[in-house]
Amino acid sequence: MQYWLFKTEPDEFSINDLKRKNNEVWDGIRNYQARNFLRDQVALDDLVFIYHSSCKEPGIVGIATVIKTAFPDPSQFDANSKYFDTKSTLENPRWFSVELQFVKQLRPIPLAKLKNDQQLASMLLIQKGSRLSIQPVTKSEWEYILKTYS
DNA sequence: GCCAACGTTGGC
DNA sequence: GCCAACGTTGGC
Repeated sequence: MQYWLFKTEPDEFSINDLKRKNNEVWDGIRNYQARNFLRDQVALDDLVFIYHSSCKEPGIVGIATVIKTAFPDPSQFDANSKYFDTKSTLENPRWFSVELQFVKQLRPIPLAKLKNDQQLASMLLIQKGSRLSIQPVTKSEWEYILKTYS
């Protein structure tokens, strides 16, 4: 069992959208490091913190689970999508998606609280300048955050 | 809206 | 392979 944190802008797709739809193809990831995690490491039944970024109160807002592992991100082939990529081909796709299923909503855990917590000082999310939109969370970080903040 | 910290592109 | 210029992320 592995743990992850996926960022999303709530104006684009929020935890409430995931709750309402139940399942969601996580598309539009256009960063190679994040792509590599999606393609190579995210596994069935892994658990994911859903994180709201670029919003009034950034933070962890819910939990999801992986119900489908890596497949080519459909949006890269869609000329009408803002994620369309002319350099991608069906034979050699550049970008990958996984599919998530809603598990639960959390009382929002603000980034400000996580940043102030010495126990989480080494968490990737807290590292200065870490813009990674798909990032691993350690088992101890996962358990500590849930125990302490939910 | 500002801007620091990245990431990507492309000329050389 | 270097690096300047440009684009993006994301907290504040």
